[in-house]
Amino acid sequence: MTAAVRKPRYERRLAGDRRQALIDATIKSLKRHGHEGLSVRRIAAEAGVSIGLINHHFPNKNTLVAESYRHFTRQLTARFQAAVLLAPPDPRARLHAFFEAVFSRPNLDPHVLTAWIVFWGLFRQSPEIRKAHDEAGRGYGELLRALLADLVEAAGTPRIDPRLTSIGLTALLDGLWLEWCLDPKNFKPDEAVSLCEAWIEGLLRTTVPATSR
Amino acid sequence: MTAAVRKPRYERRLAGDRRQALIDATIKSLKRHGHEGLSVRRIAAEAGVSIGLINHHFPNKNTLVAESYRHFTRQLTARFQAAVLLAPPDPRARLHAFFEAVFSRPNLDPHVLTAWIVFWGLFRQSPEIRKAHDEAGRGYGELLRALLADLVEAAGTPRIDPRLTSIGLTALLDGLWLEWCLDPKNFKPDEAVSLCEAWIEGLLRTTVPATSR
DNA sequence: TTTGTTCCTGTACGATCGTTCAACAATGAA
DNA sequence: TTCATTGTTGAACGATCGTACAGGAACAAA
Repeated sequence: MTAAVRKPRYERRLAGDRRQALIDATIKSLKRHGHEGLSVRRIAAEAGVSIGLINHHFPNKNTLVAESYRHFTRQLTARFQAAVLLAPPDPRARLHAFFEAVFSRPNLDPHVLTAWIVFWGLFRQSPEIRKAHDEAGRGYGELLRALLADLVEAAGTPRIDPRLTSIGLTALLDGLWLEWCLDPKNFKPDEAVSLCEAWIEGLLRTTVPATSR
Repeated sequence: MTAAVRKPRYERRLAGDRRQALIDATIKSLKRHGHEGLSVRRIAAEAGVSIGLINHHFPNKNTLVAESYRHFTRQLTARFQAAVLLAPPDPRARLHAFFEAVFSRPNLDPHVLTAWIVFWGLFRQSPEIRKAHDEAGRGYGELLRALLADLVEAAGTPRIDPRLTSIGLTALLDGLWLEWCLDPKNFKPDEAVSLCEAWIEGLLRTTVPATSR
């Protein structure tokens, strides 16, 4: 007669749950170990499962990574959108909330850059990753363009080129974020927000026909 | 009696020349193949030598890569400095020349970003790479701060925070450069320069005590 | 209790990685 | 011409990679 209580050697899970757990483990592994974390053995260890399980739920590593990228970017933009929705309905306040969301946790984290760099490095050779990248850029860009459009409409400055404006603001945001992640002690998150606000100020002033000279 | 003319199986070179050739081949390989180009076999193939030669001239791969990084960044900042020196001695014109240099070949090239991404990915785990990175950032930052200082002095706008200003401009520059490299058909290099010029305009206007309100 | 489904494990395979090293050969000096 | 120097080659090593696959085990249904 064997023992009445036996600890099972592993716990079965629904395929969907396990897939998500593997995706989460992939992101964690990339954040923690960078490019070295991009290995089925590291990912499996992070998820607490065996090596073979990955290829049971995903046809190959590349697909897992691409889906992780998709999840990663969707989560970030969803957080930005949520921050905007929580802000007062004033265009300026909503844009400010967006800035705050970009320059605070969990987005403002060197480990997030570490993961981004891995994804950037992959997208040149994997069409699947490239597709996920385009999708992410579109979501982020549309959100930012909408915020800018509202602002411009409210301010009544008609002469703004929406395309170029959003390109500039995106660059400033990404550039500041990148700079901070590469060297967090260089400046404070608040200062990054201030710089973005100053850019907006300048934008609203510039497009009104110059007052002097 | 053997043939009078025999083609040598390989050509010997001075150690210094060969080292430089290997460094050049490393950069080429990273530009061309991204992270996959970071392999002694790829690099040796690119340089047209055998695998073993690398460890004859460098103690290990990491050292070769770190020195390549150093060479890569020095070359870029040297080009920026040269562009500035060639411009008329007017602060505004020199800054414009700097912008033009950033947003034109050979700096404005998706392959350059490909190489950068590999280096960024390495610097988290290699102190040698990190040192090269800091050195590069210092050179670039000092050049930009000097240009901004001259501009501010000439314009006579005393209230500018030089630290924060250079952080903002660096972010705008890097962000635009990154955006263009990730998707070159998104905007034209001229437009990037215009955005930077507009930022400078806004800067000079902002710091003068506000005229109205 | 038995059976079937499928989630899961872990070994194995071939490929490629960085590094080592003994042998080779190009070149200049003797 | 011979010799010594040293830049160069390429096979070999152990480690690690992604993937395949046969077998084991958890859980639900019968």
